[in-house]
Amino acid sequence: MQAPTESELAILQVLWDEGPLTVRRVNERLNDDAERSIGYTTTLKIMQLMADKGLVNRDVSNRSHVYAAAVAQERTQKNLLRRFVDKAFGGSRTQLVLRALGESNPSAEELQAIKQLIEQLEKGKRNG
Amino acid sequence: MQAPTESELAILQVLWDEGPLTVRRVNERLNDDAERSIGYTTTLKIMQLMADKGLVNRDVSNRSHVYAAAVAQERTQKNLLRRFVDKAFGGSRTQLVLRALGESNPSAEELQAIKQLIEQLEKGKRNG
DNA sequence: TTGCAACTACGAACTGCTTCGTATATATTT
DNA sequence: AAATATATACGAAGCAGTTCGTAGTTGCAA
Repeated sequence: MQAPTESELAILQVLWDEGPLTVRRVNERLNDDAERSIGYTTTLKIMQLMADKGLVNRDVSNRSHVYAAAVAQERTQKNLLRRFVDKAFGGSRTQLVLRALGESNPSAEELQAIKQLIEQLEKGKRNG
Repeated sequence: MQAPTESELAILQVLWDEGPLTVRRVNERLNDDAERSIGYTTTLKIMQLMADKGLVNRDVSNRSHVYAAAVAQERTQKNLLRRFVDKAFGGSRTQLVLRALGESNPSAEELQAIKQLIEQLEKGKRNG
């Protein structure tokens, strides 16, 4: 899969959160929580390029085209993660995890979730 | 701090691993484990730009200048991590950790290290 | 039916990063 | 001393991503 760029990713986040939307809707969402306002045609252009790349599908049956994410959030994040780990942590996911936990201030619930996952992984290791 | 670009980061990795080096040495290391060979003057140029940005210091006392990393690995990785979490995980480090653990196939030792860190974090939470 | 509002399409400028050719200086070898 | 090898410096080209103006189209309202 072709990795989305930063602005493409921002658009995908919106589509993942809210489902299929028109360019105008997406543009509004992007400008909602942003300091800098982005032009409508800019968003349009990027979404057109995304359609070319296969990152989104578009429904052209109405005058306002409706765009939907064509790539899953999980798969995309895993992809980005792999690249990032290679670039910045020499490929060591564990190193990244340690760094991330050391810096964040995770809540008790978050720590619990991570512990559970680790137990599952250990269990899988013993059995499989 | 100014975030290093991808090629700057590759150069920093070499300097972090091996200490201060000349441009030639760095260029050799980069081409060691790479599929595509990179030109000497390319590496030189990037390292000069890095010096301008303050990412490396250079010792000019000899004809072959010797470059040393001017930013710590840990601090740089934390910085990159923060940006990446914002971009790809909506700012949630925990989400990233879960994704990373779910995908990697960590060894028992790695899981142990992570568990220990979590226990420390929980302890700190109870006491502080 | 004329005019206004909203949409898509497209070209082009601008930016940051990367890459390398070439010019020039400085050692080293013959 | 001349030739060769090895440095640095610098300009410029190329590429990807971003941004937006403008042209052209379509629907809607006056």
